Amino acid sequence: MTTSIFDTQRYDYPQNFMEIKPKLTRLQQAIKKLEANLITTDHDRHKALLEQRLSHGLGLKVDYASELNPDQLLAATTISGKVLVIAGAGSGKTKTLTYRTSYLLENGVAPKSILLLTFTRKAANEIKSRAKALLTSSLSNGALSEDKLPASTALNDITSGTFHSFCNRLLRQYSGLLGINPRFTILDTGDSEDAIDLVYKEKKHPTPTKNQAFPRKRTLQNIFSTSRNRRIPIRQLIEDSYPDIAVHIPIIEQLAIDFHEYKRANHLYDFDDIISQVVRHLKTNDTFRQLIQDQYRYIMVDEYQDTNIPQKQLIDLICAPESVSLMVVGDDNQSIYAFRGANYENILLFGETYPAASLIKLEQNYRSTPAILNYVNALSAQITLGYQKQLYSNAVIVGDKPTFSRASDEPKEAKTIADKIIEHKDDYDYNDFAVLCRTSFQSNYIQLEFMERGIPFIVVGGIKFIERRHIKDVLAFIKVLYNPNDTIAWHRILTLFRGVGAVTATRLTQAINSDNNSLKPLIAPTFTKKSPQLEPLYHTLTKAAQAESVEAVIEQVLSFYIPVLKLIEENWRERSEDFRVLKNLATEYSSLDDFLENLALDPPNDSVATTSQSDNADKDKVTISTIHSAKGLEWPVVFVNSLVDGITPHHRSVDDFEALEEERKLFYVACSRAKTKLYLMAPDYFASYSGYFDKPSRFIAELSPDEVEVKTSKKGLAALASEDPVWW
DNA sequence: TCATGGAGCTTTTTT
DNA sequence: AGCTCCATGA
Repeated sequence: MTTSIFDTQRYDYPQNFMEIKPKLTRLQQAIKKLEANLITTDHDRHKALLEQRLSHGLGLKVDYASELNPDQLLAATTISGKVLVIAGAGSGKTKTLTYRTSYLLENGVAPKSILLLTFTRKAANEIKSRAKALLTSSLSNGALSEDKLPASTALNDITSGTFHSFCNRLLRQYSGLLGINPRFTILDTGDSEDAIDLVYKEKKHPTPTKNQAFPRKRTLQNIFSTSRNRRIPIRQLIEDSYPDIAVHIPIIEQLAIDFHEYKRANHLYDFDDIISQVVRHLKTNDTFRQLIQDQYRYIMVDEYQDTNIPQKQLIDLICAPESVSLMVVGDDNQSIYAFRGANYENILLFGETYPAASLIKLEQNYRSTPAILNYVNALSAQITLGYQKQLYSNAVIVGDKPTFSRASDEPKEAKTIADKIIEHKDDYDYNDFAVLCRTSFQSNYIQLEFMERGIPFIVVGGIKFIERRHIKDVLAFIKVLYNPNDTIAWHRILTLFRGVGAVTATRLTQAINSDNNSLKPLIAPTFTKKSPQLEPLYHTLTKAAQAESVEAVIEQVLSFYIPVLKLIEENWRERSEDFRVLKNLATEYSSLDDFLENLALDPPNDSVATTSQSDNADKDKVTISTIHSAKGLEWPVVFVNSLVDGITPHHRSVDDFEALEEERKLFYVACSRAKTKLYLMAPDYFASYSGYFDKPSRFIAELSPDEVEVKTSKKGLAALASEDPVWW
């Protein structure tokens, strides 16, 4: 037992521990089982195996053995069977996947049979382009004859991307076999909400008012999505998590069915459909399943700890034949996305799903100093459930222990951070610093302080470009051109006009759809009298339909839309700036479906920052980010703020064992971002509508002072007062 | 169809 | 304290 920094008695343990204990036991058993299949290079058996692998092809262009550490090498060269790779923070996961891709190709694996699934397209592209660089540079070294395909061509034939983009491709490519319309449009979360609303309203509900209000569309969307992604029946989900609306369960259950049928009837797919429908087809369509299983023989999955149940099912269905090679890579310590359906059990139960699976661990860390790693390992040890792991570093310089300090309040905390940055400015650039916050609004004080102090910064997150109202509006025009059955887009367009509400919009949309999708109803007298804008809309759409390029379509739409925008938004001029960005994006695509698909499945990350001026502005900026958005990234100096119990861990998570564990992992992710310096900070108190918090985070309190240096620089009131200007 | 007042919510976010 | 969504009635 280690001595704690603070009095841990004050923290209540989640009460539901006993309830979920059976589940934890099962997970523990699965972990133990797979741990027994751990392969390491310490084993002579494996060493011999490795040598054999590398010697068999003296003709290999890439020198795997000298560029990878032993465990990475093991992972990169294990190309058959089912394998889980636990890749600790900073252990060179991307590098390993890159080399494995290259190794597969060098071993004559057909690129078309390789499938690489990731959570962002960026990750997939990085692996591919790095593998390409690897193969082409070795090629130019003249190491080998050109008997194989040029590396660049081979890599283009690898199927890679996010789960969604892969499934989207399958749905369109095999639409004939699956009996679906390939010209479907994708609903983003907001569109889904609108669709749910529409479906609900189109159906007359007998008793509109009970004592309990009917849930809002946002809640409904959430319920449907969670129910599907976590495979929890709606009734159970509502009873457990939304008990107040339990009276509405029958209506909501029916609504889920109606919503589903509505989407199918109108060729609309929401994000969940894209994956679930493919899973459904794989389960029910033997020909389809056979085709897919024959095609993809080498599957790699990144960030496996973040997969949800449908995603796991997708993988399992494709990988069902024993001969299919599967390598999933992830870190159970970094599963922080349960709130959006990720199921951390997937990675823990891998050994149960695939009894013959083996396990490889990457534990050598190339990121953090030993002092920081000690702390990170100590945090890891506090996580109840998971694969055993101990990160280590070969770095000689131990570095500074992380420090924990408190400031009187949030503005003071922000000030302290700014002071530290200025203090370190001689040794670091601004972009070497990051401030990581538990919630996004916590960055406000930091931003304010940085502005005052003239510290350049960039805030990660915020409303996405694609979600802005005027962008969604313009896209709606394009969507109806592509899929005239996109009732959601029609609705969006038509209700822009004064005089046209939900009722008229629905009628008009129905008229169009039943008139074989002709635009004629727009100029029918019944409707034109509702708004003078319908006729110009007709002409705009007719012309746009004939436009030659995506850009020209947008041009056409804008000539109509901007005057409309002028009527409804006072800052239309500002908003119009975004259209330049949109047009710019459009130039990259030659067809409407390409454009729409990419915008939906791979939306531009930066909000609007891609406009001219900020583009050239120097990029040397401090990053202010939520912890979630910082995953996968690293900085030399990291500040983690607001480490008050109630914020980290969040007060809404402390009563539930699994939620609390996830908070712990979140803190683990935050700390493991730091390379050389880690500053942990908390204000003396935090007050808001949700409560008053003043204890330091239990995650700090739990650890021994061996790993963290606690700064107790609390000043007396008098000392604080002396800092105030006298005239206050 | 639209304007308005009031209720309810306010952790994290990708596709 | 602020914002969004919704029901209400004109």
